Amino acid sequence: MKNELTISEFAKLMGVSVHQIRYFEEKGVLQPAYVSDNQYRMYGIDQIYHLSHILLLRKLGVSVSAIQESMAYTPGQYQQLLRHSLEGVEAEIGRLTELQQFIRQVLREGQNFDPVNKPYQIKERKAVQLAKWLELDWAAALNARHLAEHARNVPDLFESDVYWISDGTNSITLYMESNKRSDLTLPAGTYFTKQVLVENDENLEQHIEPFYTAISAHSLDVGGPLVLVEKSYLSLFGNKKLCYELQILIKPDPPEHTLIKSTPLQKPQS
DNA sequence: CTTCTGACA
DNA sequence: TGTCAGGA
Repeated sequence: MKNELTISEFAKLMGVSVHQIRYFEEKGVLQPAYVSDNQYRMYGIDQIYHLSHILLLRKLGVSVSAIQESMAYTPGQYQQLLRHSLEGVEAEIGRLTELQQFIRQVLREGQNFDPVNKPYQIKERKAVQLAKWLELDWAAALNARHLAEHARNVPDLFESDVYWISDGTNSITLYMESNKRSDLTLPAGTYFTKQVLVENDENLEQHIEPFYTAISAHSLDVGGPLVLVEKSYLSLFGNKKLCYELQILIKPDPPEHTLIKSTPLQKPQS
């Protein structure tokens, strides 16, 4: 029995696939100790150390081609290599942290979103800065063409709230939250809100009348524009419908504020 | 039965 | 990166 291993023995020992070992060879980072007369690659102790080295660098996020070049590196260049890999790891952590926050937000809002049992809620909201996104005719639904013409990145777009605000005319403007540009600021304050699920944009209008009916039923003194917030990411919670929140500012010091909070609010018609 | 090369998704 | 063919 030889002191060298066949490729499958070597792969099993090192915990990698046979394919990967051949791949490293093709990329010029790992040669077999020798090739036997039946064309089998054979691997010895040197290769074990060497592959460990390669695998370590891969863990640090160093690409195979960079490993190839690193074979001739000075200690200083290795430091540079590690600094670069550190940057990559930190960027990855940042990306994952954002993802974590997004998931938490969806979970939080998803638990709060219950249009069947508690469609109407009174919420304290902070001021929010909105950047104008596009303008639509009230009659025209949002279609793929609009998105193609105005969206830089649609997937990102629907991971955040989209604000539909009518300026009183027959057009409606879509805004996104922004900390850079501010075309419109929704003031902080107490908002009367209604959560709805709709099949499409057209069905949204059906919910607007009942919303105002509820407002007058509770003698709320509201002001400012009606704001429709589209939370398409909440569709993650099973339904194929669109999630919207209608909201309108309640003017400061509303009459019987406490009474409203403790009174069961109107259910939506089914 | 194992491996090799090459190709492909 | 896994998988498959076809040959040794």
